[in-house]
Amino acid sequence: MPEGHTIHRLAQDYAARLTGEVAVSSPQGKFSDAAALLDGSALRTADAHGKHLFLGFGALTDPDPEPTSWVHVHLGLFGKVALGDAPAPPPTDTVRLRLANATSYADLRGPTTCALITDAEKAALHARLGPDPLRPDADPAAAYARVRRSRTTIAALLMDQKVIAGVGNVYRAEVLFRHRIDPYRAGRDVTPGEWDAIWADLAALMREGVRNNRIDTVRPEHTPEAMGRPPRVDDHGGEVYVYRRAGQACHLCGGAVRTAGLAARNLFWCPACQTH
DNA sequence: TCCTTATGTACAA
DNA sequence: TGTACCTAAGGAC
Repeated sequence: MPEGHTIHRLAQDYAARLTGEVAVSSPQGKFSDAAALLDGSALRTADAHGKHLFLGFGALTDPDPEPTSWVHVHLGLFGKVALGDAPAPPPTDTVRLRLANATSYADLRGPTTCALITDAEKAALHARLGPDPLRPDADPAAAYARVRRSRTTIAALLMDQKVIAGVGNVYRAEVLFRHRIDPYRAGRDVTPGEWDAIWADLAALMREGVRNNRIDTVRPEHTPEAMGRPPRVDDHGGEVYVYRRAGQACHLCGGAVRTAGLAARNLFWCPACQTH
């Protein structure tokens, strides 16, 4: 379930459960060489920027808490991490990376990236990414500077990790609905006020996503209970307005939610509500 | 048991 | 724009 909130939550969970000496292995074998290097060293920190996760390692005996190398993880579309209490179950042959200590384990499966990198390589990745609403150092004006001079649709810009890091297909669809914005509007036609509202909303929604480990976007006054409709759970585990609800009735106007391909992904929106 | 789909990205043409 | 990559769940048979 990888949008930015998932990755920030993982960074918190890795740090809370696995800081200090760890056993590192790659049951699947694709990360064996690096795992052997890291085995028995210390996890120092876990950092997230957008959908990228960085696990910082140092020598167990090194008094300097700064990591000397990083494992760069990107879950891609299919990647997942299973975290749990020790003892770890027998590893299956799809586990790319297992970290384990006396109390916890974390199994990484199906990532698009799992690589050992240096500080310099990590810095280059940060430089390539746009501001992340979940990071305290994020500058929304830097994102807007790109949005305002682009003829590309706002729907595509929100998915561009160079523009804003961490937003994926769910948050993109939902934030545009919440602000009644036509997804096909050009970035250059988004006003500063609209961008400020979008950014603030994303920051709040994604923070809640980190806390609950799922995406919920429906305002309290629009929940099925509040609207006098039967309760409902979306099959991705959260409560949303339009994501993956093509053909179903819009919670607000009752009209049909639409879907269309946009940059190789499925866009969802309500044409009746999203007219701005 | 097979087919489709998925909250993503990179690279080729 | 299309394709490759990685995994797992759900639905159609």
